[in-house]
Amino acid sequence: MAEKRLSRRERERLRHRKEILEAALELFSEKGFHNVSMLEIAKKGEFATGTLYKFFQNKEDLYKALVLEQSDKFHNALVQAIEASDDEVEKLRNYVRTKGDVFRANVSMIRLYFAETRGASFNIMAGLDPEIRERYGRFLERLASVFASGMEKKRFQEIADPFHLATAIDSLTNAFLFLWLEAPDQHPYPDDPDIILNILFKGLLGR
Amino acid sequence: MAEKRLSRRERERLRHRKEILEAALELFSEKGFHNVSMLEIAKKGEFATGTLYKFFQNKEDLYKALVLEQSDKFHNALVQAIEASDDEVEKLRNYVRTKGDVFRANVSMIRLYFAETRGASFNIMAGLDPEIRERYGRFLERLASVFASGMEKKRFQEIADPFHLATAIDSLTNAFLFLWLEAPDQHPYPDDPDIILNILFKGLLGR
Amino acid sequence: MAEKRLSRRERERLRHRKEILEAALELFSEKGFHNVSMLEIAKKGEFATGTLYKFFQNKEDLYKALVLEQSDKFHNALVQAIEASDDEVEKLRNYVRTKGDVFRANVSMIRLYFAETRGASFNIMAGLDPEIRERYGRFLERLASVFASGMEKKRFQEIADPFHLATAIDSLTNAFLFLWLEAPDQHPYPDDPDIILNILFKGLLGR
Amino acid sequence: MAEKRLSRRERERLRHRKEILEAALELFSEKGFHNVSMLEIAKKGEFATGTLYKFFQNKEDLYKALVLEQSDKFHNALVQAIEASDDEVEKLRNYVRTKGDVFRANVSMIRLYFAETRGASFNIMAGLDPEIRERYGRFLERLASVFASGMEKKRFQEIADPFHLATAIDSLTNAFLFLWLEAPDQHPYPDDPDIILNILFKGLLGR
DNA sequence: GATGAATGAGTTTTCATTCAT
DNA sequence: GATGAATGAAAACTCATTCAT
Repeated sequence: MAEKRLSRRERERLRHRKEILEAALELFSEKGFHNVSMLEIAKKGEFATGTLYKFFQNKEDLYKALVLEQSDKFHNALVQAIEASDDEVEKLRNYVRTKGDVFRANVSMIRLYFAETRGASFNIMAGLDPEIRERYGRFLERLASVFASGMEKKRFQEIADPFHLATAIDSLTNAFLFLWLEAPDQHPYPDDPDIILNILFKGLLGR
Repeated sequence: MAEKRLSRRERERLRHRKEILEAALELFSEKGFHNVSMLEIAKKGEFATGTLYKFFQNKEDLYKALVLEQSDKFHNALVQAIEASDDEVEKLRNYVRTKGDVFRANVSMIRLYFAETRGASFNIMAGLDPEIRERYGRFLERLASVFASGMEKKRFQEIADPFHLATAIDSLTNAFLFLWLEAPDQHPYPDDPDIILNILFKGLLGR
Repeated sequence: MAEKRLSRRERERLRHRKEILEAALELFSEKGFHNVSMLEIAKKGEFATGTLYKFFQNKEDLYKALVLEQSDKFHNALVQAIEASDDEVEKLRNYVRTKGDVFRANVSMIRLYFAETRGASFNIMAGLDPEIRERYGRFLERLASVFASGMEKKRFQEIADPFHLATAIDSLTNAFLFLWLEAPDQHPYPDDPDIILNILFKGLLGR
Repeated sequence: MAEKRLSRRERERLRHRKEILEAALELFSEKGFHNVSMLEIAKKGEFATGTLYKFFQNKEDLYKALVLEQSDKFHNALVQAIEASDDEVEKLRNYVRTKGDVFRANVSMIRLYFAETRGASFNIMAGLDPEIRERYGRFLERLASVFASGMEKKRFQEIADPFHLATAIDSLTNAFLFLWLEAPDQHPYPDDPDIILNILFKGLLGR
């Protein structure tokens, strides 16, 4: 696109920015915000500390940029997944499969993502990322509408509030991917999305 | 029990220790490990900094002690919950209800708990708490055995691996309690455990 | 007075505060605000950097405390000087003599004082010290009233506005003391206040 | 004059140098040496940082060049003023009037000038500008000779050493112009030089 | 000659930890 | 045992200066 228009200098600048973010991603996802120093990031990216500050106003700004960019990628993939088909079951299957794929391909990114949407968010960013929270909320609504439309078409039973079901499938996929993330040997990656989906689809109590 | 045996000195010491941990709990759960200073804890507990070091080797040690004690309470309550009845459905209902009760009664403790078992655990404590992890794993096994025994008795359908179901119910309860924790107004506390349980009990796909 | 009431700890604290300010005074007056580092002050005072921050919030705060305390001393001496006698000429003579005495005894303090009420004030402190400015203004008014009362009593001719005369005597004394400060050999200290006062008292144009 | 001889290149160079100094003057006089960065000057002058270093070896060098050029202008005007007439009283009147005019026309320059000859000089430039000091001294001598010649001609009374009188008139004019500079509303610009001169001319003590 | 990205030494500031009283 | 003043290492951040393009 317009990229051709960028001067070499500008292209280099962008590349450097990207390199800094890559170094930061690896370090932050591994050790957390407070256990990574700017010097560390600089060294890993093979820059001087001062250089980081040419790209980001301060440490928090760098962190925020990173989290925003990464969660962008994640969300875009998931949104596409639930829009790829017209069939509600297929949408959910797609969602589970895509989430797993992105998960496996970007473990660092995921660590960061969870640290933000779950636990550490109280701590590190405490309200620093309302954008992300909001987008996450909007995505859940979208997921809820899949359940709602399935119910309207009588494909799904009305066993719970659609938003609750969205919350449920989200947390279930997270939990299973977590198992795999923490102990890939004991809990092999669930290739078949139905392993997860069945828990929602089939009732524990028969009939 | 043996408490009677403690001298006044020892009783005072224990009380002081408890007071420190209480101050620390509130602060850590609110602001996270790195955003709380020893001075802050000392002031909140009305001690001198030096005194904290009479009770705990260092900041991490204090934090760890706190997390261990709190997760102890939590786990004990949950273990009791699933052992209070012989009926599997009742065990699960008890589990969900108790978890919610403890949750509501100890929001600070819970914030800490999640920060540890979820997100931030990669970060802040990264492997600092294998004890907790292990106990958490053992509890999941115990929960799995509830599903397994339910299946044996043909009360439950064999829709998934029992451990997976344990993981599922754990993550579902967490997710719902999270909703409440973050926005108590929008997501009122689910008094009826069946709101959560139905998602597992009834299948989305009828029949 | 109440000093007896201070515990040894408190007395030590005050002594340390004083020592820090002394080290800072020497350095700031010699090299200026920006050319002195906190580490330098700490070393000169034989403290650790952190200690400085126990007494002062930050570098500016330390500087301001110093300037305030020093200008306090200076002003108090001058106020006393113009109140020691009832005779207007004697008041002025006292003022010039006292200013010179304080000046000679506290060269570092004076450097700081001038840096604040003159030149550098635009720069370094730009409006940081309205308190000092104001007090300086109030002192000039007081000095003006000496001229005014002298005129009323017909001791002084009405050659200029009293406030202007106050400004004049202030700037004249500064100028002469400056000469001495910069080159004590070429411009020996004016022991006789009348050398300065004559310029105001006797007219250049006779009669 | 020789300017015609300069190639276009050289003329451009000189123009650039001037533009840099203008940008620097405004910034330095407003915020002081240490609170202005080279980047700031470069941006204000619409140059790249590197370009500044083509014209000046370093920041101090740029500052010094600025101060020298500005004080040049100032001194030249004052020297002309005291040489414009043969009458001593007229010389002094001219001096006071011209100083005020230059003052009013170049407030930034004046700020810089005072910061150098007064207060901050200890600090920022500490001995960096012996040239300026010396020239200032030589000017005072010249001014002193006006008083001396006035005394010889019996126009002036011998109320003080001529050099002291030069110092006096210098400091008096500074003081009055300062009043105006700091609060132009309260202390309107002294259009009539005699307001200042009267203080020297007429004695406070009559007769 | 001009540019401006990169550098890294230097500064301010924080805070876990120690230890004399 | 308790205290809290002192410590100093470590971190964030700035900016004069250089140099490849």
